[in-house]
Amino acid sequence: MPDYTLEDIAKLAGVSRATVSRVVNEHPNVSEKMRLRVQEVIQETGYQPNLMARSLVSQRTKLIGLVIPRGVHGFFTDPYFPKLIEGISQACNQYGYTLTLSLFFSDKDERELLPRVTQKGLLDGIIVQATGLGNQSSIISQWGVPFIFAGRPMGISDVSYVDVDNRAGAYSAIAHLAHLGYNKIATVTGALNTTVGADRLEGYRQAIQERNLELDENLIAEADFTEFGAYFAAKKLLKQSPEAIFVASDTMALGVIKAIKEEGLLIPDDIALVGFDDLLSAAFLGTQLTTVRQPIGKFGFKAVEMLLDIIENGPQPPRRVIFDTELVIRESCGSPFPYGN
Amino acid sequence: MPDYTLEDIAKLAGVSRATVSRVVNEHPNVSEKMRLRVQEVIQETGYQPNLMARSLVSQRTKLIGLVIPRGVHGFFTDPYFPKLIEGISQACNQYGYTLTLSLFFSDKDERELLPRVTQKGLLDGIIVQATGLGNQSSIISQWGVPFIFAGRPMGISDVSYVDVDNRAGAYSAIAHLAHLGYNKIATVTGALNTTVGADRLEGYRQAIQERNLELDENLIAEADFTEFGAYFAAKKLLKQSPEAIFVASDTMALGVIKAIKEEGLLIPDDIALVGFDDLLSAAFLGTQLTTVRQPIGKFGFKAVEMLLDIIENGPQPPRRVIFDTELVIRESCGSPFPYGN
DNA sequence: GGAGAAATTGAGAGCGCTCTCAATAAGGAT
DNA sequence: ATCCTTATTGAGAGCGCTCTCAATTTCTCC
Repeated sequence: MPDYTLEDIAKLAGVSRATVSRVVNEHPNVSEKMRLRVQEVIQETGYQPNLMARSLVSQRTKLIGLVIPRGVHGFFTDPYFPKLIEGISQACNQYGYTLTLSLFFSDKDERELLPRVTQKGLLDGIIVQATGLGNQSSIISQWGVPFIFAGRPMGISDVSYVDVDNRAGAYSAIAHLAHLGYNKIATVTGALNTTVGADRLEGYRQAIQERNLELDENLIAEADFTEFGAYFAAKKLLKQSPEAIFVASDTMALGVIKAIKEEGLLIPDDIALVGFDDLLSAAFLGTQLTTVRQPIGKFGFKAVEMLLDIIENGPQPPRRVIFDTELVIRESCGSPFPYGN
Repeated sequence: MPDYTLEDIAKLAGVSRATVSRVVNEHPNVSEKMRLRVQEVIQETGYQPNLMARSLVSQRTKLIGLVIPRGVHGFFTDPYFPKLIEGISQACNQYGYTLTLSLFFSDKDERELLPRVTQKGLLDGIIVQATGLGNQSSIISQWGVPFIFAGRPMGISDVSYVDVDNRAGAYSAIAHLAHLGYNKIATVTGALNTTVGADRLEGYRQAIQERNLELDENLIAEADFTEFGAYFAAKKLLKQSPEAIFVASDTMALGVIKAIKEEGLLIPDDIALVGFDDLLSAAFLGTQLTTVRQPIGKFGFKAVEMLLDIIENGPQPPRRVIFDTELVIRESCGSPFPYGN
């Protein structure tokens, strides 16, 4: 199939380039007769407009990017990201945008490749996965493209982002455990140089304090969102004989469960457990894990919508959209029944 | 920061547009003096070439796409895809291409959105995830863009693809089980309308036959690559009291393990187990699973390289690249020791 | 039927860049 | 110093499209 241009179609239909353009772009002021004639030629030839040419003049590519900076842990292991991409993709599909995905594995990658993606002209907008690394702020101001963060970025203000209410989510987990009568509640945190990790710990702390429960720094073990890290953190924690453990991610709960089993303890009989994410199936976990569910798909979808808002309506004051979490009560916390509040 | 064009830079440096273009594109025939003068201006202004304009004339966007058609199962749950994307991304980064990701969730998505992606002008090339749906062949011939399949597509010949030697991988698993003395070896298959599922079953069959083991159709239970499907398949299978089960994916092994546990059987004492993928950690599985490892990252990387070959050197006769698998022997098969061959 | 308003169409500029080709500058050989 | 070869530079066309604006056609109404 040869490649036709607008010009060719115009010639074949015996009209001007402008008229063909109008038909293609569904402009109102075209007579029915012309429209049909042109459409017929387009049909016959299989003409498809050249997107680059179109982008050049319209200054829009209908391309938005998802950027995963170096130092984002677990892209290849955490089910979080596929879910995020799912939500983002759905929104892109719905609004007629195409998604680009930039994964940076090293400092070098980022230095050399980021400019291509952040320069004006390629992408209409960018969703950046937030990281603990705050050094982006200096660069970001030079981006020629609207952007928005997925997750609250650390050390940067005045940017738009979507996030999940991690603090409240953690709080609700602890509140539930407290409600069930546990007093000595430990936590395995995520990496504390990320807002996610820090926020979830803060929710823990706040709930513990408000309820006058035992707040002992020895009941807090920092891990790094990995199964292994959590395993070792839990090993340490178990020496304190906590009654319950709040683990800041389900993936980490895997490691904690392993540690608990090795001690010969039973969940929830000997020790209660609450996770965060609700991304892993029960079979994965081997336990009906009570966990804090976050609406990651919606989250990604919303990120796209906010970005498109900026793209289509121009710069906006920074906006934050925070999604609520939901405590999903299963067996591992020792109570199959949800309770009020 | 205002936006500068080539023209602006030329004016500021007191040279012609062509000279600036040469400097930017590192053409050889530019005098040192001019080069330095222009580079200085570029530095000062922060000029970045407009990619669309460049693409319009060069007919290259440096964009390649990964297309996941509707009907590809488990994109959001199977760790296979993140690994694939990892390999693809690394290759893209290395070769200076940007990746687009198109996920189609429905027939409608595909009908409306695929043309955008397959039309000439947007992407330089496409990697298509192979599916069981053969109906693509009719469309594919109309694509204006070079493409290659990830995985062997069903019902299409004359296309290039990368794949893993699924047949041989399954064969090696059965061979090992046979070597260990198991005679009654069952299998939980993947979806048999996919080449992956079918090939692995074929490897199973071939190994069983060559060794004159019990080939009983009741020892073959079709599942669909999901944990649940495998769980039910295993339930059925266990009634036949097999000595060993080859499960066509690790994700499915989860379901099988669950079924086995429910029967009160021990792995590998009562029943041996071999999986396929080597993507799940031991903690996930609760068992040190013997499995067939496939080099998915390399696979994705190679797919990009083959695609770039076509993009840069023009159309080529269909090529297939098949990667070998590796049997990773752990505890679940009842032998911690690898054996020769 | 004709003036004026409204709808439709086409000419042409321009988006920012690459690349060919001719013009100019520099270098070598006699 | 002069002529020829080679390296460097600039002018200008053109990639395929959109969009403004003026020209043309069609419609209304008296």
